[in-house]
Amino acid sequence: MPRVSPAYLSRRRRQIPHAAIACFAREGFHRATMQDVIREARLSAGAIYRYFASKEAIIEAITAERHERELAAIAAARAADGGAAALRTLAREFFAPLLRADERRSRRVGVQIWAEALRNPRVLRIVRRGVDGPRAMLAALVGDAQARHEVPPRVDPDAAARAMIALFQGFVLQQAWDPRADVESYLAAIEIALAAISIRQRPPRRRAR
Amino acid sequence: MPRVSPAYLSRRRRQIPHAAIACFAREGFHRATMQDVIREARLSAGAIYRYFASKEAIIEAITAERHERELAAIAAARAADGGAAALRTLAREFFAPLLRADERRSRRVGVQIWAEALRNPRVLRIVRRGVDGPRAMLAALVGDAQARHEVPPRVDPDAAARAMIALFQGFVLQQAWDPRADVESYLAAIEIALAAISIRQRPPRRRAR
Amino acid sequence: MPRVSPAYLSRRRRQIPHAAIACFAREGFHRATMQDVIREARLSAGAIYRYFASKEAIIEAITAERHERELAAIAAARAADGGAAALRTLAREFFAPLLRADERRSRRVGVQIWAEALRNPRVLRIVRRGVDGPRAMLAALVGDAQARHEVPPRVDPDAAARAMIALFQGFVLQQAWDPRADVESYLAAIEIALAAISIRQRPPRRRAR
Amino acid sequence: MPRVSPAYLSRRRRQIPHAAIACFAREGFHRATMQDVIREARLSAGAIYRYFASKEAIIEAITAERHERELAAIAAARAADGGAAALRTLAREFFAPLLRADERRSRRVGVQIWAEALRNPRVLRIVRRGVDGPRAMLAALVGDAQARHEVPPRVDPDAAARAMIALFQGFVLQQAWDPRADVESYLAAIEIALAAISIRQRPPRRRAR
DNA sequence: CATGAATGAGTGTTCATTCAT
DNA sequence: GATGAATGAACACTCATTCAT
Repeated sequence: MPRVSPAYLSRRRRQIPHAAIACFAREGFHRATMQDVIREARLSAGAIYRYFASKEAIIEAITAERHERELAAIAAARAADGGAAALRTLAREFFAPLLRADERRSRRVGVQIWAEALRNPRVLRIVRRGVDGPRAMLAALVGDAQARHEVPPRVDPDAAARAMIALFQGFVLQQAWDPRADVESYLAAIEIALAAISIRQRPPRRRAR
Repeated sequence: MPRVSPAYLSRRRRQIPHAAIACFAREGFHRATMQDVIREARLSAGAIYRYFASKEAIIEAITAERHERELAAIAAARAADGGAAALRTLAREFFAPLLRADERRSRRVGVQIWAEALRNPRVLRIVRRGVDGPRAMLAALVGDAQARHEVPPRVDPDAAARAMIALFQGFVLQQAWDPRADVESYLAAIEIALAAISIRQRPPRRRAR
Repeated sequence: MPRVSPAYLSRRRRQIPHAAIACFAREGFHRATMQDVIREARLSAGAIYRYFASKEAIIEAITAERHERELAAIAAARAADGGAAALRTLAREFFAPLLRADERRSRRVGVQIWAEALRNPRVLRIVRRGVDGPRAMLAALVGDAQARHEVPPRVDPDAAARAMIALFQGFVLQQAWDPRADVESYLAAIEIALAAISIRQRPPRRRAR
Repeated sequence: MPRVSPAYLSRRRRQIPHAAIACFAREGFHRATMQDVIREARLSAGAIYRYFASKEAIIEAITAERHERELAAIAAARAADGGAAALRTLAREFFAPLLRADERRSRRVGVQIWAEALRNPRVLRIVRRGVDGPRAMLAALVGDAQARHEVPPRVDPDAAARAMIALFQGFVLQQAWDPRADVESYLAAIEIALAAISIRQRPPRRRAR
């Protein structure tokens, strides 16, 4: 079956992480066997190793792919809106997909990757790259917002960026444990808080007093 | 007619999770073997099974113990302060220990337990109990704070409680990946945000005068 | 089944190489599976790994043990006889066991180890130690024999030692391929050659008379 | 109507053992994969199987080719010189190439084939043919030499032939393990021994006394 | 009671060979 | 004819747990 098109190969390659996510979400990364993934991907044992060198390499690919998409989303939001508006856009962009079952499934795997990063230096590097980049961008956005008096000036932008990421990570975690965790009200609370903080920042009014 | 005193037994029983935390933090829950734990606890293979029925049972004990302490801390804070003051107290009580290496090590195991909960129903139950109780208490505190106009009234108390927990969980995660994550500035940012929100809530009171 | 006697353990440990030799002689080192060895040793998969860390470790143990015995035999012969007499003794001591089937079986494994040494640095080191020591001793014996005019003086003792070892190794090889290779006539030929060389060295003494 | 010339095909066919020798010398017969050989020969997986039915078939071809050349060399020496002179010629013809790196590499593969013969009946047959033919010829040469009183009459010619082959095989082995094994001094020692044996054989003169 | 040797099912991965394209 | 993707049986080794001593 050689001489296949590059398109065929790349489709094949992409279907493996997809199948793996299904297995890992269902069984957990350590409990899921390569046989499970192989079966799910409708491949043979040998075939899967043409595309990924190891079970870990599949995890790494899943991780890297997710982080790339996230970074792109943040960069786009910064380019489009900037400041607190971009933060609101991003909040919606990150939380809205959690309403979909497939995204929740994928995030369940993400939680396992978070733990895996603690023991696997390669995964750790990917996870850190995937968090450090967005954090720097968010910090820059917070800086912008501070310049516009949308965020209290004394807040450390990096700490604020960490907090925003934490608000997302923590919710992902809680939703993974309990699907009833409500995205809407959580997002609403965050937006109210953001608004409260932003409104508070009206130096013109203060100066006007 | 026990050959050993019950006190000896219960000390022994407590030592095991302690040794296990060291191993799990170092190697990861799945990579660490029972042999590692047995060696760390200076026990024999047979002996450890007198205290815990399985590797999972040790994880469950570690999880349960942690959650008991957390719940107690929250209950105490509520009883002592109440309202936004209690929230500030709790923030400090939860974050301050992260300055200690042993707490960070213990939290690394916690991260793994979060992932483990996704696959292990018994662990899930413990983790959920450990999160649901505190969340309800925090929600009650938020309710109190709203009554005192310390928190915007439109915020869903439960969502706010989730957000507070998320702020902690997310930081634990980020610190586990990168020990340089700074507790002080993170806590400061949260406090500034809390203050900003609270201050914002004064106008009604003023108008009420 | 713990708390067993050290004697029991060392018996256990010795029976594994013994079983492995049977398997490796029958199937070849690479074809024989650990399951074969395990079955032959009447052990379980796990048990064998308590005694040897890997399949290679078993090979290494077999190799080392053989070389120890050989070195001891050469040292003993040198101490007892010295000179050409020791060489004759050693020839008989090394060739005579080849009349026994179990020794031939063991030597078949030896041939495989010779090849294995080419790819496995650990085995190479053991094989070289096992050849270099004896070679040095044989060279010393040849030097003694030259001092006694039993061997032509111009011969390089080290080369002569290599030749003696080669005469043995080559025969082992040929007998492994063809069990009809006759030990007696081969040994007789070597002894005639040794005698011819030794007698040739007498003329000086005769002339001295 | 072949698309490619037979000459092209036979060149191709000869290239494969050449590439295989490089791989087997480097990695060992069992460690080297067909992929390695395929890459070294700059062929495709499918193509190589047009020339050789299996990995073993390549080994067999390598073995057979080597033995043909050896047999031809011995036959030529017998025709040219005969007696002890032919033995000396052959010694030089077999040992001299060992000064070249490529020959040593090829002999490393030879050592592995010796081991492989113990488990692979087809390889065994080739190896035995490759040793039995030369041995018979060498035995004949020894017989000639005995007739000329160049070798002690009581020596079994077949055993002497085995010994000569052993002297070569053993050296190949020792040089494979330790490239510092010196060809010159080894060959010199053999020649001194041969000379000592030959000179000793002057019964006519003794009888003349 | 404590010990630790033993168990054995189960794991990720390899690789000679085939055959659809 | 040539290609190289696919196959899948086979492998060495691990480790939570047990239970004879």
